[in-house]
Parts: sequence; C-alpha cells; structure tokens
Amino acid sequence: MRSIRDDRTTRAVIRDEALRLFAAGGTETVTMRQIATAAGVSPGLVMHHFGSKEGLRQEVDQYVLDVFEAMLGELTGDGGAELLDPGAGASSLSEVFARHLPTDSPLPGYLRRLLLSDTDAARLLFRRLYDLSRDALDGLAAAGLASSGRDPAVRAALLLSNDLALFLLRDRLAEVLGTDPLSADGMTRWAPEMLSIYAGGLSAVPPQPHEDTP
Amino acid sequence: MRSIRDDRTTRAVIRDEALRLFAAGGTETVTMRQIATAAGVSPGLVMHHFGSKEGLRQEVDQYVLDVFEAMLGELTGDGGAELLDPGAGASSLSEVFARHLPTDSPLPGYLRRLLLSDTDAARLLFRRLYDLSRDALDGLAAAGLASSGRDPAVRAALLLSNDLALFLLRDRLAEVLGTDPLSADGMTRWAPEMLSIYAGGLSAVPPQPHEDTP
DNA sequence: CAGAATACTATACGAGCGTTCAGTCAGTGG
DNA sequence: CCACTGACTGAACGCTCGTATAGTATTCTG
Repeated sequence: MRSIRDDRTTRAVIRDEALRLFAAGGTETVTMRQIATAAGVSPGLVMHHFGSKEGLRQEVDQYVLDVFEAMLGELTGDGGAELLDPGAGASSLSEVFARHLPTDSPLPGYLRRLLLSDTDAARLLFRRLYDLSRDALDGLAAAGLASSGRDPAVRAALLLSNDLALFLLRDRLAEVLGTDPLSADGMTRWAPEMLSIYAGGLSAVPPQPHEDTP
Repeated sequence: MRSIRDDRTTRAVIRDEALRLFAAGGTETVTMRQIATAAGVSPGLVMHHFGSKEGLRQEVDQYVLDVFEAMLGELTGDGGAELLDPGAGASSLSEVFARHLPTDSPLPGYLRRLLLSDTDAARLLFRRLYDLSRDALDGLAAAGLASSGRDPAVRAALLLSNDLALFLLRDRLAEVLGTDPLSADGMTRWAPEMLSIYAGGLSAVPPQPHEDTP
C-alpha cells in the first residue's frame, strides 16, 4: 500500500496502517497479517519493530494521544472564551478537531474506540477532556457569558458529553442528515443550531443566517 | 451460572448469557465456549440451538431490538409533550430507559455497541430514534414549547445525539461525576441541568432546587 | 573494505477459535 | 415395549491467530 515517494520510515508506515485499520475495525478484530499486508511487509517485521501486537497497540495509542494533546494544547489558557461567540473561530472540541484533521483522517474513529474502551488510557483522556470542559465553563462564568448552573460538575460533563456525541455518532448522524457533521459543511449546519440552544434555549427564535460577513 | 429455581428454558439462558457477555465485551471478543460455560452447557448445545455464532448474534440482536421497541412504543403518540416539563415524568429517552431497566441490566451496554456498529440493524435503529426525535420536536414546536430552529433536521439530530451520549459515555461520566448518570440518583443530578439549558440556555440562572413537592 | 548491526523474509509452531459429529439420555406416542 | 424425537455431551477437525526462529539482504561504522 506504500505509494511511490513515501518519506516515512517503514516503521511509521506500519504504525499508520495499524492506526487506520484499528480505527476502522477495532484492535481485536484486526490481525497482524492484515496490518503487515496493508503496510506491504511481512508479519515478522511487524513483530520485529513492535515486539508484539500489544506493543503495537500501545504505540498507536500513544501516538494518537500525542496528536490530540497537541491540539488540546492550543485550547488551554484562553479559558474557553471563544465559546459562545458565533463570529469567532473555534467553539467546541469537535470543531477544533474537524478543522485540524482532514476529512478522511482515521484519528476521530480511533478516538471513538479509545474513549469507549475500558482502559486506563480512556479514563485518563476523558478526565483530561473533562478538566478542560470545567475550565472552559469556569472561564465563561467568570466572563459573565454563562452560568455555572446548579451543579457545575454536571454541567461541564454535559457540555463535554454533547460535544463528544458528535464524534461517537458521526456515521449515524451523517446518514440521517446527509452531511458528515465533522466536515466543513456539516459544521456550518451543526454549530449555529448548537450555539442557538446554548445562547437562549430551545424556545428562543434563532436569528436569520447571513450569507456574507458584513 | 444457572441459579437454583430458574424457570427459563436452557435456550433462553444461553441467549441471556450471550447478551450479557456481548454487552460487556463485544460479539467478536466473546467465544462460544465462554457463552457455553456461562450458561452451564456444552459448546455443542449452543450450536444445536442457534446453528452458528452468527445465528446466536442475530437472535440476541432481535431480542434487544424488540425490548427497546416495546419501550419506544410507550413514547409514541404523545408527541413528546412530556419533554421540557420538569414536574412530569419522562423527559428523555435515557430517562425512560433508565426507569424501565434495572441498574445492572446489560441492555444499555448492548445498545451502545449495537448503535456504534456498522450494521443495518444499527442504521435502522438510529433512524427510528431520529424519527422519534423529529416527531417530538414537531410536537413541542406545535405546542409553542420550543422552536424548531433554523434547521429542524439538525436540531432534532442534536437533541437525540445529546441524549444518546448519556448512554455511550455512561462509564466515563460515572467516573468523573462519581454517580452513574443512568441511575436514579444520577438522573436527578443530570436532568435538571439539561432541562435548564434547554429552557433558557447557558446564561440563564437556574432556579433553586426544592426538597419537597409543594 | 571488513564486520557488526539492523531491516526484513520464510517457515513453522502451539493455542484457541467456530464448527462437526457420533453417541447418550429422557421423554412421548402408538 | 418399541420406535422416534429433541436435548445434550465430549472429542475431534480444520483453520487462523500471535509469535518464535533461522536465515538473508541491506545499511551503518571504524
């Protein structure tokens, strides 16, 4: 599967193919032989580089975690002030990720499986995201842009949960809406609706969309 | 694993144990031998009753779908008028399911795996839920309790997605909140926060909780 | 350029998988 | 009482899995 003019090392190619296959089918279902074939090498070489299937899985895990952590790093520090500002750029985790990742990136799919797996990596990642959500809510509350609610812990969890649902149900949502919600087009449909509810609840009448930026 | 005084047929016991194991570990990971052992029978008997592992899987699928469909049936027809009424009973799918299922029921877990699997059963079920969500939103809009939003299709999908997130992220949410969000206690924390946002957005100051019903 | 290290392949092994099959046992109708 | 049927067992089959190992190419290094 290696295309001509591929600067990655063979080791990186194997890791990337494993990531892609794991994201599509889960780590249990994908076999070492499938990974080897996809990478264009022998099964033995996969063992040579990663020691075992578990070793490969852990390395892919760490790789994905590092990529997301780098993205998350961009969000930290601004206290989530971008949220609730329809004119500004990022307004949610999903949006940030969607902007930084190509549409066909296997990372969202891998993240989905990782988050739902019963592993320490999943727990750590979710805790990290939750803390981020709490900080963002605190920032919004301090700026007077939102209330922390009666139960701030639950409210932060709820906001995070709503956001992650876009990831988890991506395929199902794409089917009923006819648009991938993580694509650019999908985001322009999804984000205003979400922001409208967050701004004024379900009863509020949303403003008319404007075609051009004034 | 069969307890004394078990009125179920052996076939039903196998089906139930398979459901429990499938919910916990996924259909791919669980082996016929594990199922047989859990049901207290030989592997051959599982084959005898269900023909193949795939046959067993399909029967469990259908069984779970039937149970959920029965619950969904209770919701149909009222147009979702219960929603947004903090005093009334059901206000979301999650709440209905949580009320009808024991805390340790394997069904939510099975539903989670089913919904995220790339199967026709998953597509059909999600479509069914989505239609239900659209009907509920229409009902709310007709009753003047909510706006359909700028993009009703997206708004209905968003409400459904938020609701299902509770199912999908149940374990992770329980970890950070210290309460299972699908338990009775968890619901009394979660629901008011959700309703508050739906009623007035993030900025609205929530009313103080009242200990007794006046 | 020799030699060591590393990249890589081919083959094989044992374990565990879904499935098959011959046979035992209990109940049932004629 | 016999023949038949469905429930059920236990051993075995063929296959695929992850992994080990021996050996060959390639690259690095002094």
